[in-house]
Amino acid sequence: MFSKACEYGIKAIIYIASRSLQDERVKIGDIAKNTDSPEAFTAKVLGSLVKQNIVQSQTGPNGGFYIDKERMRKIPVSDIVVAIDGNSLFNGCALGLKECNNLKPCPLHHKFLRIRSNLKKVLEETSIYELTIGIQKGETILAN
Amino acid sequence: MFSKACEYGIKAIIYIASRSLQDERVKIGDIAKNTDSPEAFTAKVLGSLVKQNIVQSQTGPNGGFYIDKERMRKIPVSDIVVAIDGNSLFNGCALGLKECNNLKPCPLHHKFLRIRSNLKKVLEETSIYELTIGIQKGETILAN
DNA sequence: ATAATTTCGGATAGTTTTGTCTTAAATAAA
DNA sequence: TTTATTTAAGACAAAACTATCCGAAATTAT
Repeated sequence: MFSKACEYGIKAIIYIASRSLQDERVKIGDIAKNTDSPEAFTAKVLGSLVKQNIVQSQTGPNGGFYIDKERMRKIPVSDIVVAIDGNSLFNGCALGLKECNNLKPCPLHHKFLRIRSNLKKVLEETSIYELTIGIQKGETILAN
Repeated sequence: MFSKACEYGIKAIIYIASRSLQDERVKIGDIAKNTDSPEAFTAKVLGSLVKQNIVQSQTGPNGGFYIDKERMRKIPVSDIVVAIDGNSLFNGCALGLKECNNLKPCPLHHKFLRIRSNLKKVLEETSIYELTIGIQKGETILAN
């Protein structure tokens, strides 16, 4: 469903957000450990998300990654997915046809229209903040 | 969503089925052309599906691939997906956690439970035959 | 039998994704 | 100002996925 890069990205953002709620910055090593993700690869993914203004970072001692408390309420998970994987998950044809639409649909087109729009809706309605709360309460986990 | 192998596999099966409705066997070159798929790769995918008894084949002159008219009504698309991509699409954790369940869920677990079971249900309820009818009627396409 | 046709199966090659390493740049503290 | 810390960025490596090629096996037709 999601690429590995995207999985790491989402987990990292949630972890960063959970620490940002306590006004703490997080170092990449810390993120990697707590999300059970490869450090250097996750760093690369986060670098891209920093460029795209989804998360913020600071170099130097006491630096690290953080995310605005306001922003984490506004940013939906779908933004992270699109930032990393693009929007083919939401738009692309299930069978890989270059053109696939209501006029010239692939055999699965109509069935997937619902599934995809539902998936999109769910991810658009879910904010980083919402997911972070679950972590804070200990109801959900990022690694096992 | 699906791997390329799976996309080719599904398209190939639908094309084979549409020809099998007219009691014709189809050669791999014919399949590749009409599904806009790479021939050798599709052949390999079909080889696997033959082994798993989803489609049948015959070597030699006038040979080719075909699928029983009865079977195409019974076999759901989900069987093809599982045969090629496994069932991680239906069962796997959205964030890649090894263990992710109701007791120890990832942050997206509950949201994806619905999406996944819906996706699974749709693919289980859709037979090869059903998709083939759309092709026959010219309502849907396998290549453009 | 022989020849032609077609799938089967294994080897090989290319491309993308995933992952690592190393150096540079930025920042803060001493 | 110097040093330590941390992200940034690019090169490099490994693995997975996609794709091709070729000879073997099976089947049919001549």
